[in-house]
Amino acid sequence: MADVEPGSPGRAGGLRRNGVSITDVAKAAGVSTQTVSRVANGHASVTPSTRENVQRAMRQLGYRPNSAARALRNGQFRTIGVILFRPTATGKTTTVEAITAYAAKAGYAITLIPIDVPTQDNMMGAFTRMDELAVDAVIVFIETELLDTAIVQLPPGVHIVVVDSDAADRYRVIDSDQGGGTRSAVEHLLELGHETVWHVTGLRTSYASRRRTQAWRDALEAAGRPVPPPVEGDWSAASGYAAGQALADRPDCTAVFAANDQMALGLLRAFGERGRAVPDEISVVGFDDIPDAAYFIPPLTTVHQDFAEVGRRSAQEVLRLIQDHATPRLGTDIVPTRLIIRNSTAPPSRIR
Amino acid sequence: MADVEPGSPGRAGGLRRNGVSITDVAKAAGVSTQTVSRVANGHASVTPSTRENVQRAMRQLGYRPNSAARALRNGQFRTIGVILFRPTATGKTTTVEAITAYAAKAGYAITLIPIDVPTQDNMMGAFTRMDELAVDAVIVFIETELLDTAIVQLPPGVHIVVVDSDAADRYRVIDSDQGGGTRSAVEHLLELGHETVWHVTGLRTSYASRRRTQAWRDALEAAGRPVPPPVEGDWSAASGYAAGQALADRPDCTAVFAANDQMALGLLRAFGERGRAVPDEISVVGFDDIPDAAYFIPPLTTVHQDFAEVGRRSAQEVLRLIQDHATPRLGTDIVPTRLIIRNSTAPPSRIR
DNA sequence: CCGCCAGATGTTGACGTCAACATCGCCCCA
DNA sequence: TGGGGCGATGTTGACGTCAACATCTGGCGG
Repeated sequence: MADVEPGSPGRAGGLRRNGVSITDVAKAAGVSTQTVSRVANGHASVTPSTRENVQRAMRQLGYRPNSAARALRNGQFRTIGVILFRPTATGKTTTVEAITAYAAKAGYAITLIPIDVPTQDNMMGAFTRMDELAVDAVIVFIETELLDTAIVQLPPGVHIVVVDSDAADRYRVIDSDQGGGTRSAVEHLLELGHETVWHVTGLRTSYASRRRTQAWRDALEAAGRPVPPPVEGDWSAASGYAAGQALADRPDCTAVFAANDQMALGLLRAFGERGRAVPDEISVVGFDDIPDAAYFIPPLTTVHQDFAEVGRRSAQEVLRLIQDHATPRLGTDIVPTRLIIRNSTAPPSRIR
Repeated sequence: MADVEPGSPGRAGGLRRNGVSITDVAKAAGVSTQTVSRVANGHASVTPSTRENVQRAMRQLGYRPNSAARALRNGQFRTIGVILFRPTATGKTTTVEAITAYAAKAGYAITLIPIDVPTQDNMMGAFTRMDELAVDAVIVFIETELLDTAIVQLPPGVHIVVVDSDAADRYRVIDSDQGGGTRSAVEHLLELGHETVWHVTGLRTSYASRRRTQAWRDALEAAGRPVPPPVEGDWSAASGYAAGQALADRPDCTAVFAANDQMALGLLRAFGERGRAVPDEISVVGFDDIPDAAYFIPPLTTVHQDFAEVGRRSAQEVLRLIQDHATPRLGTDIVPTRLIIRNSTAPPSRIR
């Protein structure tokens, strides 16, 4: 059998990605490898003619620095790991994109580690893999309880920033203003004249969900209003639809705050089917402000989150940690949210 | 200031990610590095007691293999690069997640390279970075025209698989069955009794969009129906809404095929506002079958795409190329689509 | 004209891992 | 009881890069 393909130079098995190493360039240019290295890294003290010479050789041979060797030499990988759950909720994608874009500008790459089910085992696995992987820092989208035990797995040198969590006492956390956003939604409905506001929660295991539910309750209590039992959802439009079917039968329910826009969509359809007109008979507010929300029927009043800004700040923080070799500062960096008022909210009808 | 933290061993500057190397473990266990390597890699011919011994040392010291060194040694990075545009369209996220999950199972990581604007310059930049990065293969979500000139930048050893493109003559392409899906949508509407089907296109620069428009035209012509002028959209609900406002005024328009679900959402709202009842007066079909589509008002008839399957197959193909050291096979691997009939389509009303 | 200095270039070794080869010790059989 | 053989373990070197140090060259001042 043909052990060595003709024309495939280098080792058998074609292991080498690119046969051209610094040594080859050095040979071709008639200089030492060190000089080539200096040219490649833009160091001073190389004669223009030599530089020219080396660069020509590089171009001719198609030289690319080998990043593995570099990483080995420098102890840095110029890579940031991102751990997140699947299926990825609406905005996270945007956040991840922003992280990627920001990191790319600084010459860092992003490595994705998805976790299917947020069990501790899987978490540990993810961190272990992250660690085996070449990563200088990690950005985690994760639930706190799981974080705690898993985190010990991470080697000391790796920096961590957490998104969407309440682990601010131990890590640097970046998050949208869940509390403020929720409060503005509830207060908006109260100001319209609604007696109280019902609530469809997100997935119980989600921090963001719990945070929103908590803030909803707080806002109601602060206004001295009764707190109706929250209806449990799971972020999906289907669960919002189910919640809507339950809520539609209650004449005392005139305003609903859904923990995200998809569930609000489900509510809209359920109320529509039951003949409860939105917003005339019943008001609905969502959370997230997904692009489609403006085209729901009716256009959805919702809390806008700046997902991209969350990503940008996470990347920025992580880069700061890596580059300044800084100590992590704890606490939460809160990205503002704002209420976008569209047509799904109105004063309660007097008819009742 | 504290230049060196007490208790932070190793080099100044904290370069080492993790002070523990194979050598340290070897020393601690009183064996050679090679034995440690053998244990780490699960090789046979290590006495159980020795293995136990080494494993204990590993655990105690918190040893993690250094992937840079491994990559250098093996000439493989166990990483797959994914190049894609921002902002990411609906399903791509799902596809990328599937790729990541599949690759993870094989012990491969995913590195993301986003491109903001699909210019040739940016493309070249992405490939160059991809190349400097440690990547064994690349999966590209990209427009063909741009691909051609940029591709030369890639070093010979790196494998490529293309998603969502028509470059099947030069690369391995994985794609949803755009043509079949579109045809089934158009035929469904025709069978319901509509004279013809109008069309709202996606972004003109998108291959998927062009492919769908083409298939729509073909299906109409094959049935001997008149081909109305396509209305140009840009994938967004806003553009669908605008298109809907234009179409609502035409009494001869009784059926519309939108190139994606968001635009269909926009159509639904526009028609609703103009008092053109869907589906009684006018039928709407989308493409993608996003999770929300079932909760639109009315629930949307649409073409289901299996985004995850596309991802899985891409990853599978790329892994095959890497591991079997195989030659790329050209041609397109088509993932089936299927029409999901909900309530946004009905026979044309006789009233007219 | 000699020697010193500075700038350009070369040499060496180390980063961590692992394949290939070398060696060591023990068991088993003649 | 001695030798062959095999399994367990050790030693060496190389992957590509680059910092640190070594060396070499030429110019310039004394």
